[in-house]
Amino acid sequence: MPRPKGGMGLAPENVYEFPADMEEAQSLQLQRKCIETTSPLSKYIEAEHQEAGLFSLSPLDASLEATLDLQKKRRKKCGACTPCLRKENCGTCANCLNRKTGKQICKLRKCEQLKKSAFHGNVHRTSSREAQKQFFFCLPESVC
DNA sequence: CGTAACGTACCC
DNA sequence: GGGTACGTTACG
Ligand SMILES: [Zn+2]
Ligand SMILES: [Zn+2]
Repeated sequence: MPRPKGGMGLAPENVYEFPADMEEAQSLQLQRKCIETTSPLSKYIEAEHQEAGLFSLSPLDASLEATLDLQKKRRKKCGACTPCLRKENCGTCANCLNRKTGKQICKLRKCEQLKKSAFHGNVHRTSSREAQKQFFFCLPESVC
């Protein structure tokens, strides 16, 4: 079993022992150096979001904090999955056709790790926008 | 500086 | 929920 990590029902694709392309290897070794990169804009936006009314309010914030910590940094392609090993774009998928506006990698090249999620299933951050809306609309009950 | 791509918001 | 658009980030 060349695959220590595995998986909850992962696609049994033809994942042979990849000799780790030089590009991938070098990229991995290089990225090892840089760790915490300064994010001026990120910091600014973070403050804005907090001002919007996203302060700690419940024990849920604990998990949320952890999620945010990892979700903050932009992840990179693992470079080991089949899509990552793809060399050229298909040129026929929606992402390829809308790359001008969509700015997304070819669907056939999208890394499996990035496809899934930042983590193994955390709080539904999908309602981040709705949560804020509800937060403001659900206040009167307690205040008034 | 230019490009590729990730993350998220927005549309249905 | 899925697809698309945009802003932003990472790298050559
Ligand atoms: Zn494609
Ligand atoms: Zn990958």
